[in-house]
Amino acid sequence: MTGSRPGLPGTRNPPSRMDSHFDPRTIEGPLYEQWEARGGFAPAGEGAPYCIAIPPPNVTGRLHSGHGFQQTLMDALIRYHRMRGRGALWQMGTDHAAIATQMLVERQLAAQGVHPEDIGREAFVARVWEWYDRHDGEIAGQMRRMGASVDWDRYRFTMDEGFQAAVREVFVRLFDDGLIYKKKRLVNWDPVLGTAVSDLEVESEEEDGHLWHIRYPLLGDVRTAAGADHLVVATTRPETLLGDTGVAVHPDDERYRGLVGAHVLLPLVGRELPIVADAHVDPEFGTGCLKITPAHDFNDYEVGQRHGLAILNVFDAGATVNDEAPEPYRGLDRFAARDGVVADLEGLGLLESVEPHRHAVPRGDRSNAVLEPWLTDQWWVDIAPLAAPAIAAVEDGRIRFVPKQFENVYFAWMRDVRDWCISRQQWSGHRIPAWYDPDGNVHVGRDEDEARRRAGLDPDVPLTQDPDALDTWFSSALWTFTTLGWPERTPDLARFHPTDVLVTGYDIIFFWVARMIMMTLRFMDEVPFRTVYIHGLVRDADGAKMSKTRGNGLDPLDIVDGIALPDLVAKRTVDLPQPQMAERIEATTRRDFPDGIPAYGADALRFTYCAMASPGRDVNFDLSRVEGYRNFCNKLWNATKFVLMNLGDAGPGDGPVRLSAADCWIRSRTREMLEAVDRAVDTYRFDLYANAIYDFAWHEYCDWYLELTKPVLWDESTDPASARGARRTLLEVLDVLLRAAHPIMPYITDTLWREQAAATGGDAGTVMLARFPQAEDLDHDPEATAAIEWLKTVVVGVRTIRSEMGIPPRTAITMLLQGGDDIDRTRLDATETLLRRLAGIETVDWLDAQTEPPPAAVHVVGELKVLVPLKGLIDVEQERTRLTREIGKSTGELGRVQGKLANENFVAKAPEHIVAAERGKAADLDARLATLRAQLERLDAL
RNA sequence: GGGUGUUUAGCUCAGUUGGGAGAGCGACGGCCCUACAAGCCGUAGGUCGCAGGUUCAAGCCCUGCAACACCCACCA
Repeated sequence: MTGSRPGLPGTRNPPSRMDSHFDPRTIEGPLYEQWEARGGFAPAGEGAPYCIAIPPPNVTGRLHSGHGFQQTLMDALIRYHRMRGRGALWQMGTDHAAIATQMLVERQLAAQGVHPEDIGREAFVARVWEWYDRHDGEIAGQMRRMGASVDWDRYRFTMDEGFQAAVREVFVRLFDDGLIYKKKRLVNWDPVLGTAVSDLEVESEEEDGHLWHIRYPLLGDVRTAAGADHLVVATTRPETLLGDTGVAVHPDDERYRGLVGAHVLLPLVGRELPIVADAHVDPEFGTGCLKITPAHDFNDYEVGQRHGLAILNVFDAGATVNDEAPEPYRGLDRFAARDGVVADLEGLGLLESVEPHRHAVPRGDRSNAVLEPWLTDQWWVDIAPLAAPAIAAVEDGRIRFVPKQFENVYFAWMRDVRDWCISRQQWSGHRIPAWYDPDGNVHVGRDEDEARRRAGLDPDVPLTQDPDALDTWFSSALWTFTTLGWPERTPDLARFHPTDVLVTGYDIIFFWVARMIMMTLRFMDEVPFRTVYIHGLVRDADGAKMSKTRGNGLDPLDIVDGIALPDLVAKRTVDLPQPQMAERIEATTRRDFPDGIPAYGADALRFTYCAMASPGRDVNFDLSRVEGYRNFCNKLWNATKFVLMNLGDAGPGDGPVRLSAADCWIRSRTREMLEAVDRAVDTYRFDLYANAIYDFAWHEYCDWYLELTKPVLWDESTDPASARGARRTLLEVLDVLLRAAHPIMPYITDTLWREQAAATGGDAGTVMLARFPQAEDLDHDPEATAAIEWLKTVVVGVRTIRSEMGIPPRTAITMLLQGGDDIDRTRLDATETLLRRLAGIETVDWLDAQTEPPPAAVHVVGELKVLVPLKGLIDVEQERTRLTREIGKSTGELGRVQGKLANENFVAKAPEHIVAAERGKAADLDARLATLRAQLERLDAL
């Protein structure tokens, strides 16, 4: 049971006395520093590499519960594999979050009354870097407090020099391969941020709006089938009328037969618009006439392309009306323009009707601004050639998703993925490595010199770099291999890539996971990771998404270290996106946390995260769970205290060792616990892992085994070999338990493990670098297990009688046994002292079968009757009630079993062992009922 | 419109190849017993969303339906 590798020397001396409660704050603080100072987080040893690249948090933010959750799972995996001897690397880093940072710095400047243009690009970028530097330490501090064993020496940042080189390299190579191109087309434009965004950054929500029906007068001598001299179009965005260049109807629509090729007059503008026929039009919707605004609607753009319609852009970058529109509307914001257009149409009698209409409105995920389809020049990645190999990698199993259903999500998106708009009209982020000569020709290169060389341009030709920056996810996509040194061929890259598993949420499968797979296959010619473990999102106790806006978020550190109510309220209501929410947030916060949050400690929080990580489910985070697991930490603390107290001065002691049935039983159960743990980790079942530890530690080791050792250890007549057996087993199982639990709860396990190790005289360093316990280290002992299970049944039976009869726990009782077989007698012999103590029994007597027992309460174990004589202790009526209830239960059960056995098909077709089991059950119930009924009769005779 | 997930005790959730429905929290009753009241002992509570089907046997497999959640695409 040794086998720990040489590790860090322990620095704590075991205290002479352990407090009755553990205090997470005093034990957790110093430990992390020790782990880190001794280099415990760097991959060590000759074992096979094991690597996880952290999903880089945004450098500017604080970590929220989602990070805490995700990082706990990763740390558990890393610590587990490190203890199993793998060269474990948890690659740390942060992301530059271009758009988010741009917004924050702009807001900071705005507070000083400064516009970015006032200070210029260079100064702005300098500010951005200041921002990065200022916030960098915050995340690190949070992660250290949570116990995250990342390798800080390999820290990377998606804007560091290596990343800048990698990004340029990738850009140039994709450009050279024709997979990056620049093109003018309709993009999703954020008029507030003033930049293009990708499809993924569009969030469409249903909102209440209107459907305006507008008359477009027909030109010339044509009429609709109904005889009208105008067409009626329906639109949710009347202001785009200013950019209309056509009207479309369905080719088969009888109402407008013959009008195709004719023209209408665009109201307010006076432009002649052709009527075209296009199958895109749904004749069922509205009037079946569709106004076409190719410059401001994706579908209209397609229709316009098919019919050669003009593209007329009527908005500028801020979505105000430009000079292409008639004079009265110029300079109006799009919403003001809408009001103006509607009012003017009404004045002209061309507004036929307005009806309420619910429809999806696209908004930017960052700014929440209504996005505008806008015609601009942007850089794009041609995705199809990258997607095909990325699909294949998952299809053929080189990458697997856990849970598997997320593969379908991935496939569905990848098989229909559109080109990726990667340019952003912002200063923050990786600047696009492209330069323009005075003629407007574009030249791409790793730097300006290279661009010039490649283009064969003279040094005196002035070049201007493209002002745009890249989508943040462009550099994120290079994460697994660039953090390990690419484009250099470093030893780390060779050793740790592909990484083993990516742990991330389903919300960024498209943003990040898919793009990493595509880019990594392209540039490394191998997968970025073999497994993608997808976890759920953390929600509040009511299942609502945690967000700043809702003010229901929890900082993991506030759970770890605690927070007073006023501080929590202040934290949740400061810098709100919607300040009017403050009052409500304060009220709910005061309701949910009337006393603030106590310091539960990192271990309790980590344990909670693991226990709640059921596959494919979101996590409704509930503090009462944390409290329960904090209590579990205390349980471990006190169990260790008990073990150390009972070692005596001699420690486990030398000499012959005799293991009792209880010792063998708990060793068997320990083995089974370890098997369950390994199974759980292999299948990423963190919840089952946590439960296996919890159930074993609390309900077997503490509730039963510790109690079972008391009679042995506290009885001076116990032979020394048996006492040694108990002491050794107490210690060894504790040691195994602490090592097995360490990946989930590193602080308390290390603290207790050092105490435990010191008690055995060894200086074993830290449990973090100890060997993970193996199931094979422990023996399986079915006979001892059966004996102890027998004992537990008898004890519980007596306790139940006691409790239901109202016999106080301290009142010693007599127990009589009757019936049963040799096995029962053997088991009693082996466990009698244990039985007496656990059930509070003074004397145990066997009655032979013929003897009429005294009036007694009875508990039946198979053939064995456990009797507690009444003798003034027991109320006859109560016992009668109890027996009647027991008889009722058993009768019902027997009925079910007999029903089964009476079924010929069951007996004929069910497997033999199942049938035999049912027969055995029926026999047991029969005997049990006979006993119970006889007992009831005896009571009646009293 | 397409897709995914969920539905099990009052609440939050486990339940592995089909074979006697579980845990935590909460509730109720009893206990300060020399590890732990952040504890110990015991008890109650479920038509496993609904309806069919397969099977000797269904919480689990199949079909349909319902409710809720989410993802994708969107009819202006």
